[in-house]
Amino acid sequence: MMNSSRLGRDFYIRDVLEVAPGLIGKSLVVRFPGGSYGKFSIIEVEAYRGEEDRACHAFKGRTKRTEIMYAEGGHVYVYFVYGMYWMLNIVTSTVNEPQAILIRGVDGFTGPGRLTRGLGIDGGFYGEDLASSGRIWIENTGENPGYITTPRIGIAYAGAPWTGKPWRFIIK
DNA sequence: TCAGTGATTAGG
DNA sequence: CTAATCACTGAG
Repeated sequence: MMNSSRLGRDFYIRDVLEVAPGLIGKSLVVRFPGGSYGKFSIIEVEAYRGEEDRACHAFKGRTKRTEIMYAEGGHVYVYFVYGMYWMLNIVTSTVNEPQAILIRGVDGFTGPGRLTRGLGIDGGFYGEDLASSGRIWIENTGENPGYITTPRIGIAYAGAPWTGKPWRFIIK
């Protein structure tokens, strides 16, 4: 069976607008400090697409923080915001194509800040490779739930047309 | 509706 | 060095 198999590099090196909806219903697996593992179904994500996307952190080019977005798809981009929240993102596409997917919700934890707090994800996960890491990866579930789209949250500053792009994907 | 809280970034 | 900004949350 293909159930419970880790997603490999090929899944992540596609365009972010293909990968993001594909993550809905997949399982995020993380290793807790005690050594046990948790598995959480992904229910909400948002796509951030390249330097032209005014809402994407890479829109100004490379910085120390966004460097990982220029790496090969499958790497983890984690950043700290509002003085108290870690945001978990998955890098997609090929080298030098800065795209990422914000994981906004998993089963049991709604909201990007609450899920990282609940799963114990912080800056130490920056740069982890989902294709080979021993403490975080994503598994195929064999299920393919439907999804709906809406504009992205918290990016009003980006302006048109970016604010209105339907790049938020939520499980139906 | 709005304050909290601190890393990141551009600019002097 | 300064100061603005910020892919959020919880209280009221």
